[in-house]
Parts: sequence; structure tokens; C-alpha cells
Amino acid sequence: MSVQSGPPAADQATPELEAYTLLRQVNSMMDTYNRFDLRSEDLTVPQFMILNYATADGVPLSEISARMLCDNSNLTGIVDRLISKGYVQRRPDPQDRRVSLICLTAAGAEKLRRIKPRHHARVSRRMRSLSEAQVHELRNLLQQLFAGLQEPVGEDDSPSA
Amino acid sequence: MSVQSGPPAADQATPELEAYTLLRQVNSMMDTYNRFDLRSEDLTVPQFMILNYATADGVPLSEISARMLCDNSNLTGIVDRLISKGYVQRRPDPQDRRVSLICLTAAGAEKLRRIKPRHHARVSRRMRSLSEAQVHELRNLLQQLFAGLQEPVGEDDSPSA
DNA sequence: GTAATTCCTTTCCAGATCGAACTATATCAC
DNA sequence: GTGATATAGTTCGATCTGGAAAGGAATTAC
Repeated sequence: MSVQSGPPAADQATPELEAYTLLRQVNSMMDTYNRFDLRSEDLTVPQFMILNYATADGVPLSEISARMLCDNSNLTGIVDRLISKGYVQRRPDPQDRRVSLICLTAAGAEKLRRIKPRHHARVSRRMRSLSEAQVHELRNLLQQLFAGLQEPVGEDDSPSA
Repeated sequence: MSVQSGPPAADQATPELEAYTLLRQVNSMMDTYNRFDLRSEDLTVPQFMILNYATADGVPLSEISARMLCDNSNLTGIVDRLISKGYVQRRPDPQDRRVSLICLTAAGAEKLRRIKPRHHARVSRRMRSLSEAQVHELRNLLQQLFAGLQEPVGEDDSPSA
């Protein structure tokens, strides 16, 4: 605003920044809705996610954290809470004693069976403002963006900074 | 992949769910990158966001929380930390004594001036995997989705649940 | 004016998150 | 085997987050 001469100040305005800002906002709103939905089930969003990744046979904690793109240390506490609610349990892996398998209990499976379809339906319903073709388009763009983000990112612009 | 006979289990598979899952993942990765970028500047992501919304003249805390789509109560602590770092300060609003204005200090403005352009450049660079047209397309889709999310959401599907 | 209501902010608590340090186990090098 | 390295999970401290409750202040109803 106070820069004279060239108009480089227009704060953000690049389509990339706008897209990213919107992505954050959409994510935030979806999260708020999900939190609200799951509240009546006495589950938090991360608790529900872990429940979705756990199986009766057991899944290593680090496999879950990898899929959730978070650190192992996050899950310790969340799993503790799920255990206290009776939805999962920890079992040592006989093959690798470092591993603790997260096992869905019968109660957990039942809970999941009851609320997962409804939750998915709600998520889909909230995207009704997009046509079927637009949903596909969005998914493809995000897929491409996600793939691009996995690469090490060759620094090139502003090499001096 | 391993599903035999009837595919009733296909777990998610709807384009909506896939799109939403990708949106979460992209957001998560972008956030990780941002956190890493700002770390060398001794700033967290939310601290940086507040810095971006604050002005020298002062902005009501609730205006910032509205823009950040978060609760007022979140910002109290973050602002406290920014104050202890000397980047903002609180000033009472003479017009409305309930309001506390968040004011960018000279040090805060200087910090922002130094890191904001670089940060924006990095965000843009991370979206290089999309063409210019695709970025526009993504922005438009997210804009439409965001607008749709603001509406009260007329419950229609699964009305009995 | 007073009372009721609404609004702005802070405080408190539970939960989640990251990052670093630590323990235990596994694997590799030799 | 021993030692170095890597991996799995936990613990801890700092930060962020939402939600509820409380305080002070503005606004409205009367």
C-alpha cells in the first residue's frame, strides 16, 4: 500500500495464493462440520480417522500415522482415548516386538459400521454445490497437486534468499 | 484390489470422498512446508497469519478470528506470544471499550516485509505441478465449493437418521 | 432510568499437534 | 559375537484448537 512506483504491493492476488487460501478455508469448514457431526457420537475427528484405519487383525501404529500424514507421537494419546472408550486395543506384534498393533474391537467395528455410511453421505452432500464433473475435476487437480508436493521441490526461484 | 465377489465394501471410492481426502492431504503437506519455512523465522503458522491480518492502526481481535475462521479464544494465547516477541501490541479501542485492537509494531511490520514475499513465492512454487490454467480452475472450484459450504445445508439425504 | 440482551474478550479445560529426547527392538557391518 | 545404525513407540514440553463459562461493556426493551 505504501510502496510507490511499481504496484508490487497488491498484497496477494496471485491465483496460487487465492487457491491455497480457499483450500485452507474449505478444509477448515469441512472440519468444523465433521467435528459437529461426530460430536454426538462422542468421537473427535482424529479418533474417527484412527477407527477407520484400524482392523480387527491389527495395524501397526506407524502405518496409521503414515496414512494420516502425522507423527507417531500424536497417535499415542488418541489411541489411549479410544482404548478407554473400548473401541480399539493394543496388541504386541509377535513378528516384531517393537510394533504395537492397533486392533479394532467388536464395539469399535459396530460403532464404525453405524456411523461411517452416514458420515460419508454427509461429506458428499456438502459438496453438492459442485456438479459430478466438477467433483472429478477437483479430485484430479488435487491429485496432481498432491503428487507434485511429494517431490523434493527443486529450489529455483529466488535463489539468493 | 483384493475384493472378490460383490464389491459392497469398497470402503470409500466415491469421487467426493476421494476429493475431500486429497484436499486434507494437500492441506496437511502445505502446512508442513509452511511450518518448516517459518521455523527459521521463529514464527508458527498461526502467528504468521495473525501478523498478516494485523495493521499498525489496529484490528479488532474478533475481526482477525473471523477471517481466520477460528474462535476468539484461540487468538488470545497466540497474540500473547506475538506480544512477547515484540511484533504486535494490544491497544484498547476508544470507541468501544470491549474491543482490544491488535496493532502491528514497527518490528512486526519489518519482519513481515522481510518474510512475506518469500513465503508467497514458496507457496506459489509448490503449486508448479499445476499449469496456470489449472490453478485458475482449482481456485474456481474451491471458490464455488466454499460458497456452497456457507449455506445452511438443507438436509435431504438420509432424512430418517 | 433499569433490566434484559447482545457483543468482545479472556480464562479454563480437554484434546490434538509437532518436535525432540528416550527406550526397546531390529538390522546391518565387520 | 560386537558395534553402529535404523526403526517403532512412548514421553515430555510448547503450541494450537474448540467449547464452555465468565467478565465487562454496549445495546435494546421497557
